[in-house]
Amino acid sequence: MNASSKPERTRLSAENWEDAALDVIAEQGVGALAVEALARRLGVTKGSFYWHFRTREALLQAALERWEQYGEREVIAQIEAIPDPRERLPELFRRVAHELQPHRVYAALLKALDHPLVVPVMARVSQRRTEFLATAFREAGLPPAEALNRARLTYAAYVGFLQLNFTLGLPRISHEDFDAYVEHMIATLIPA
Amino acid sequence: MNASSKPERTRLSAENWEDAALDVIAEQGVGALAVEALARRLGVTKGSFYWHFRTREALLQAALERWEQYGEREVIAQIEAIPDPRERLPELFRRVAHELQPHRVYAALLKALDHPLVVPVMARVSQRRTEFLATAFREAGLPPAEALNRARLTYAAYVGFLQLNFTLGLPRISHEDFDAYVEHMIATLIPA
DNA sequence: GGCGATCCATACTCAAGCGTATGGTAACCG
DNA sequence: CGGTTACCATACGCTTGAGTATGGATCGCC
Repeated sequence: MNASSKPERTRLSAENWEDAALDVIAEQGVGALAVEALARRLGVTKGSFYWHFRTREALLQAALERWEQYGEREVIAQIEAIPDPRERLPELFRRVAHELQPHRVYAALLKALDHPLVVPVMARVSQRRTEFLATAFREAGLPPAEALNRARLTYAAYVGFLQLNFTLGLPRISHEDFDAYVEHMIATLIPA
Repeated sequence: MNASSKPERTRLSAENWEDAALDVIAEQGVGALAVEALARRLGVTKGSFYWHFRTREALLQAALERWEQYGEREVIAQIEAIPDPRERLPELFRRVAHELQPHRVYAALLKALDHPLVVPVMARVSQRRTEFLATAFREAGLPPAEALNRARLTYAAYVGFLQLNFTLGLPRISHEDFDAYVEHMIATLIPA
């Protein structure tokens, strides 16, 4: 079950390439996904790559599919496990706010929305998450139409925050200020 | 005062190139900004370009500066002209929501945050707009700390909305649904 | 109306990055 | 333990797009 770290002298599989691709995407964006650079990163050459994948696009496609599948599983499951529906949203907000790592790929993909391959993936993921939020808002007491709009608003705020404070390094908000911001979000977006 | 249309047989200036660059950015993104393509679009060749600009990056830089300067002027002025402070924010929301054109460059630049040149520009612009929002929220009656957080939240929602519904073409929300969404935003984000 | 400055065309060079061809080595299997 | 299969190295071709060199056309101005 370990084959995704750095310098393992073993031979590579397609999944290794996909994981490495996602790492590069998270660190330097989709544009920096080049096969020769990736090969160097993995300690091999292009010859290896073109055995596993027919083209560069094929790798990107596979990596995106991989990310889409193994992406949100945990968070959604954890939140749905919370018994009181009215506690789910605040908990979701706080949890998401303090896990930076999983958002890096998402943020990187937001900056790559010109690429035709990432658009449908992001569309599906965002759609699912928004719907998840909508049901959560309904369970929290909002009428359906309002719940959907609130979900859109909330998810847009999440996406925008990623762009402004994550990739763009806006005035590097302090830790306690950030916590205050999260609580402010909870107070304004979640019905009492 | 007219020199930015398509097929004017006159000779070109640096400003013409910058405007054309912004058009391309708005339509196809920063990545599609290539000098030979731009030259074709303007009916000339690279020879012309490299007389006006030292490099491709120089053009991008100049175009971004141009956009940053002549960008928001009008909106802010118009809003500040509204006498009743409590009417400014709803009016701002509705106005911004129905002017799609000016947001195209901004949306395109959001997708180009990997490029080192656009980051500082976007940082400055977003910073200024957020501060503008913050004072508006203060004038609307929110205490300073809360006003700042509400401004952050609001602007993040704006940015996220651009990404999700503009560049990404999410479930193509209908016109009346969109209006309902805007009103929901107003009701949720603006203090009564 | 000629002359320097401005603007543009043509024809190159050069580097990056994808993809291909082909031969080599290590694993696995009978 | 020989041979097939899976994986990788090396060396090449090809395209795209940036940047350069240089000469031609056109404008402004005296």
